[in-house]
Amino acid sequence: MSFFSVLQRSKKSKARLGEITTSHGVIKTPAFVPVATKGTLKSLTPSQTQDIGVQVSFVNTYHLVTHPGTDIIENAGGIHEFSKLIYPLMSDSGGFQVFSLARGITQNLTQKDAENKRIANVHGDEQPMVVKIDEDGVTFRSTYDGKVIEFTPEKSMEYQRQIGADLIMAFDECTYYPATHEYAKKAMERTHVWLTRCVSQYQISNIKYQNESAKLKKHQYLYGIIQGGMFEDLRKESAKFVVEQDTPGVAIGGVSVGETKEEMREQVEWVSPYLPPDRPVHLLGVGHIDDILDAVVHGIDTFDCVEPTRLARVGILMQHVTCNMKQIGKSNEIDINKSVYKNNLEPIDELCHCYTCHNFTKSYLHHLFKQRELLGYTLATIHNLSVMESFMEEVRKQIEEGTI
RNA sequence: GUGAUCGUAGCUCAACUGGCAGAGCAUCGCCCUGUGGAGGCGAAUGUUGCGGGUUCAAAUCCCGUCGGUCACC
Repeated sequence: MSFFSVLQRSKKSKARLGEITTSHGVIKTPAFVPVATKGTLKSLTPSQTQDIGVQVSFVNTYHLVTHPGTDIIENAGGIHEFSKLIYPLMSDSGGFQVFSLARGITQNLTQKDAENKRIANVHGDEQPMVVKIDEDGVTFRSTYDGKVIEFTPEKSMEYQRQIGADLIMAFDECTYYPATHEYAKKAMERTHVWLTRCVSQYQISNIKYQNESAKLKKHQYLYGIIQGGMFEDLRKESAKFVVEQDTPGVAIGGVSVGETKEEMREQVEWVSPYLPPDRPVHLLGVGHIDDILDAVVHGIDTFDCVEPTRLARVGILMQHVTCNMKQIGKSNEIDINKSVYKNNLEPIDELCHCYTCHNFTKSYLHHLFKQRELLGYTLATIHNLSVMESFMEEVRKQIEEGTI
């Protein structure tokens, strides 16, 4: 059985219906990939994720290296066994975190600035102390225990092998925004060199662990990542190079890093003609439904994004959406924290069939959020992911029916 | 009953020797795209218990009064 098979191609666009087959199950594409950074889809039990219909999740190498450590995960039998997320998983390379967390340095206006900005400018609780960034990779100090952690293409591949996700990402440099053409070119070239090193390491690992992989059903599929920043010439050059490396999958990175929606979509459009017709294509970090729909048309198969789960945890609840672009927009979200819902006994979404909408009212969700009760986060996450899953289901249906 | 003490935004409390009445939370609005149960930006909110007095100027000092708390009868 092949890794990726296209079941149907649209006559109207580059949209396609496909299946990604891994040893942990089949992913029907186009598919949304909710993010389970630290080996957990925040607030949900694995069985809840499966009840929702989640087909695949995204775990994060940077976070798992920091804690609990990839040795721990490998000893536990890999991330599927460790987390009991027993469906297909995808892992990030750590590239995005290393560069997004170390923004102050990669922007690198002057050497003195870089010296002064050793503490990364980052939201959240992880602020790694970046020690060194060069052509070989990135070294930083974990804020968890002070341990020095090194990310190189080879190390990233090895970390990801230990984690054991089904789909893995090449180690790349996510170009910051706004970057100059000069810097974007440099970052792209570095990403390309790193990709060839990832491919070599990937091949070595596949041979070295061939028997074990077969026994433990651990075969991994590598995705090369297209970069190039905001520049058409670089994006196209990167797309050609990455596709030529013949990795099992191809991903588009460095988008949705601060540019406008239009600019983000343009970057996808530029590389669309160069994307491989017979290999899965992943768009990193994109998850607004209108953006997904736009990208599907340009031949993208999978999307990871924190949006639905993160919004759920701040009380932004999505409303049922259709593939009609005119119906997609901000009006499709409600903020359950608002007091207008205090006494509203309707479900969050009349059209939604999820556990939350089937059982609870806006009033109750409002109460849970105002009181910061844990169940609120769970119910909201169940709902938002359900909306995403039913949206993706409709996307697949419409491709099948030839309307996309 | 006597004495002490307190009374400031919806809540908890700041405000030096009398000198533009503030903060946190809550409220309202906005933001979040390879994770951030967070954070950020913005707005609204006052008869400083009440009534007098002193003063150029009172949340602040004085008198009275109402209410709370504590101690002692």
